[in-house]
Amino acid sequence: MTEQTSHHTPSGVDAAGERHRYDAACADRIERKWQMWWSEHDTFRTPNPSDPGFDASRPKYFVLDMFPYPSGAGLHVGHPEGYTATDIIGRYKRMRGCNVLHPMGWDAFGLPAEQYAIQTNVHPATTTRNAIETFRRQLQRFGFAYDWSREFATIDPDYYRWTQWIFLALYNAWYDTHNKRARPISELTDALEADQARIDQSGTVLLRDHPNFPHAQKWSGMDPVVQRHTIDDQRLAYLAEQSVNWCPKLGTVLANEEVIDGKSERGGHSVRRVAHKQWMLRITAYADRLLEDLNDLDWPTSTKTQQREWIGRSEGAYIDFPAGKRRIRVFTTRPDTVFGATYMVLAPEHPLVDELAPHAYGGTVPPSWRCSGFPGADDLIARNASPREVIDAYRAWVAGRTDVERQAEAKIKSGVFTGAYALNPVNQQRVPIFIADYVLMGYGTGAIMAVPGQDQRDWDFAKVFGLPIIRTVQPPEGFTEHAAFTGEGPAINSDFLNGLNIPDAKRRIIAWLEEHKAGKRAVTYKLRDWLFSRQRYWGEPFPIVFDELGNHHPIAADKLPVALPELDDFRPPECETPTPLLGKATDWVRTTAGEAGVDPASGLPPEATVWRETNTMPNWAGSCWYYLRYCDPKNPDRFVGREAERYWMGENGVDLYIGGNEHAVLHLLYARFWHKVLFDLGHVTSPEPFRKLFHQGLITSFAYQRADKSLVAIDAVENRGTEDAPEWIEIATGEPVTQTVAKMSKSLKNVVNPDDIIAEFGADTFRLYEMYLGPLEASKPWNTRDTVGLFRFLQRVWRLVIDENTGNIRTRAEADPETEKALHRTIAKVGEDIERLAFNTAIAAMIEFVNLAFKADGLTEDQIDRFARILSPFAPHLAEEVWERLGRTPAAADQAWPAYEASMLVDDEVEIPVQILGKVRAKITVPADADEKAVEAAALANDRIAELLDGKTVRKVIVIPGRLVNIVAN
RNA sequence: GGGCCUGUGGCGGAAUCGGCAGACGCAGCGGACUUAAAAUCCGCUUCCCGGCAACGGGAGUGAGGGUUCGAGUCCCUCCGGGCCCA
Repeated sequence: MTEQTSHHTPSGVDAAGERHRYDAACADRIERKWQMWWSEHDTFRTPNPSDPGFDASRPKYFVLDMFPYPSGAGLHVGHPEGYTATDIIGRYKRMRGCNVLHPMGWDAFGLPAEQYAIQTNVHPATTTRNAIETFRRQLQRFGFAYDWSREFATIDPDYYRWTQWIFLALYNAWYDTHNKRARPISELTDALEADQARIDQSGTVLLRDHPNFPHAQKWSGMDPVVQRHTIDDQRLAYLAEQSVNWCPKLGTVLANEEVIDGKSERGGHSVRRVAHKQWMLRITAYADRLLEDLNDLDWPTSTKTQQREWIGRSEGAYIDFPAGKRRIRVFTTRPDTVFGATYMVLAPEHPLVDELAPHAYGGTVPPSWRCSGFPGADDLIARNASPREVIDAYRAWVAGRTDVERQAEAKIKSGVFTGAYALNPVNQQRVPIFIADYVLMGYGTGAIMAVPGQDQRDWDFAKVFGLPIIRTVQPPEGFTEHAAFTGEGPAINSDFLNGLNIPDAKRRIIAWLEEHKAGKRAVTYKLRDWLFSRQRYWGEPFPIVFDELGNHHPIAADKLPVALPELDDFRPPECETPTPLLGKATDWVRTTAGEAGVDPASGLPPEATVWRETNTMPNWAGSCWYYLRYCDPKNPDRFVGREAERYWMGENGVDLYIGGNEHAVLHLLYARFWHKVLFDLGHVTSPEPFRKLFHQGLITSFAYQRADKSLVAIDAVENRGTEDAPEWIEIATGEPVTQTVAKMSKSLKNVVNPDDIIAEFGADTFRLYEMYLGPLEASKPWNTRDTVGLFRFLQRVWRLVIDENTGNIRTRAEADPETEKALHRTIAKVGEDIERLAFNTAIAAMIEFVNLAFKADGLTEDQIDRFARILSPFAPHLAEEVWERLGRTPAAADQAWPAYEASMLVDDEVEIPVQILGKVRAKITVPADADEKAVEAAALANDRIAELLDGKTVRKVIVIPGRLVNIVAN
């Protein structure tokens, strides 16, 4: 778009003709003017219940965007998509009379900021603050109706003070499995001291009426050191040795998804598994509640499904298979098939393998059992290698394979016979024990009973190794002889289970196993406890110190925050074992209990030397509870004031939460977990944080694809055809390429910067374009060419109501009846569409209305008034300007949503199609309230219909009043 | 390999409960205005056949089948694309 300043004016045309046009400069002027006005008048400042100006008669509406992580690169077009949607909803709900909470803040600790700081050698505090400034400036330019007075960042000491406080709440709590809720740990110690509860060796808390209570040791008889460890093992935040992915080069542990083929995703450095003492959060205690409470949430089903799968609840049984002096415990979801367990498979890493494997094969071992499916297997058989040799060779091969490979290539069965046998506890049959890489140590017990008759992978394995197959569920007539049968049917070959259906057989066998102490009913979860320690600098310090004996002590709540120490050298050390960066702050690490703020009542004297915890919390910590702080961001006494929390979070929590589905599992699961802990401890009033969740789709961009499906940057391609029949050619090679859609990326040169679009058309056009692109939830390609359409729409709105010569409002005195009717319909349609987040069709309806009003030559003052209101959530700046020029008192944003009359939505007469055998043959106009008989008569009376029916027999006439008539005739 | 989503003109998309497929925007074409261009305004624009035209006929929502008076929408099979998990 060119500069709109007119350089030479044609004679006879007044230069003023362009002075009051809605062009880029005008949009810019208007938008800045109203952004300033809103800010100066605190238009979007939302009072809390106890604040002046609070109106308790209005319902509340909490609309939340997912917490942005400000990066140095600034916003891309994906960010404002969800933000515009929440902005429209928030503005609309205000107009519908709600107290709207619509806040914004910054998720600012974390690895990306730290990596960027290391690259540029600028302190992360500086780079992060700069990134926040950039983000805020960009967001404000969109005219979003945020209450900026509630803004905060996770790196603010006033904020992370409470993140640490919540960590201590978890630290000072245990999970009461009997009452299914978290409780203060002091209640547990009180109960133990009063001998109302005991803790058995497995760490289970037993109440007095529990049958095993008398067998557990009495608390008062325990050694104080044992007591301490026993209590520590009950905490929701506890220390544990964990095997972690340590990357020496990056100086940090990495999450599983950050490790690819044994190398770090970033940089390709080698990663090794090492044991390290880590803080863990006991999210597994909440597995069932996290699962059950999903049912009542208004969330996308795909997200619920992902969370359910992540939690991975399996109901079944543990079954113990005696093997020599040991017992091999397996978990199975199909205990009913145990009579068909003809062999066992252990993970190659299973600790019992070494103990069980004999030095030589006993008796006759079929050669096919020995080993198969890996390099060198045939050779080992040929030279009659011992079980130990074969196992070692197989383990060496497996060690070089990733879990993904082990699962993905599941069709090629590899494994070896250990030479050992176990006994099937239900029939005392001897079953050979194999090791195979399709069984993973980290899953279940690392061992399975193999039932080839009912499990396809076991079937495939049995076929390769020549193992017996016994069906224990009767397949239906005609079922193939060559596959496992996983369906429902009566039990067979299963002794006392025969004839039972699967659920009954399961119940029966579990009862039998428990009775014979050969197993027990069990529920397992895929969900693991949450590893909560990081070794990097840029995160919340733990409010924990260690004494000389290595015992941990919490910092007293009133001594928080534990401030992140200044560190000039924030580069991670390259070292062999996990070494937290904060260890470098030696003066800070070593201190006294009194200095650190340990409560003297804890028994540690103030002068005692202590060492601070040097790990930091992961990035997720700050985003786990930020929505709560928004309710009361400045509260100095509590993480959120009780009244504010009760009002804004109510029973349902956040009313609408919009963000990308990349957070479907981790963030949303972690936040739900923290929220439930806070709920159990009485700190919040709702059991779930986010009542309604919605994912905006990805905004993609066009790119080009070669015949081999590789992508080509947009500037490496030209169109040698026409617009209608494009022929895309890669310039460098002259080869044809096809247009496709891809994620925006620097390498494809298809990244769109919102600042550029705003400079060319203004923020109102940008907002409209992104919302008009398609359904909010759909992935949609950005096409800059199309933005002009929405700009033209706003120009048309402007010309419709503003005299471009004078800049004054342009009205007509008498309302055109058709226009008035259309306005009522538009008001109704736009309101309904906003409610269902269908902004694209709402905008289409407004475009239609404006086009119609143009033809009818303008609007009355009252019509402009109403139209400006419905436009204002979408294009708030233009709406304010029109509102003001109309002589109304600002702000349009404060006005009520206009009403419509239901009578205006129905026509007296409707034109409906008449079909013969489903094909439209004519149209008739009938009164809207005509009954079926009258409509049928009108249809049959139509000349053309009569002509077409001539010589045919009318079999049936279907009349849908107001919709259509379909005549069945032949 | 499993799960979820998705496929409609040259492009983005609309059709909300099984009832006129293609709203609205872009691009394109024609016209008005203009010395000219831009901007603006008016009109056309799914494809094929017939007609000077108004209009008429046929096909059509990834492919094939089914249910129904009627299917973009529901069911089955297949193919393509995307996301997530493994």
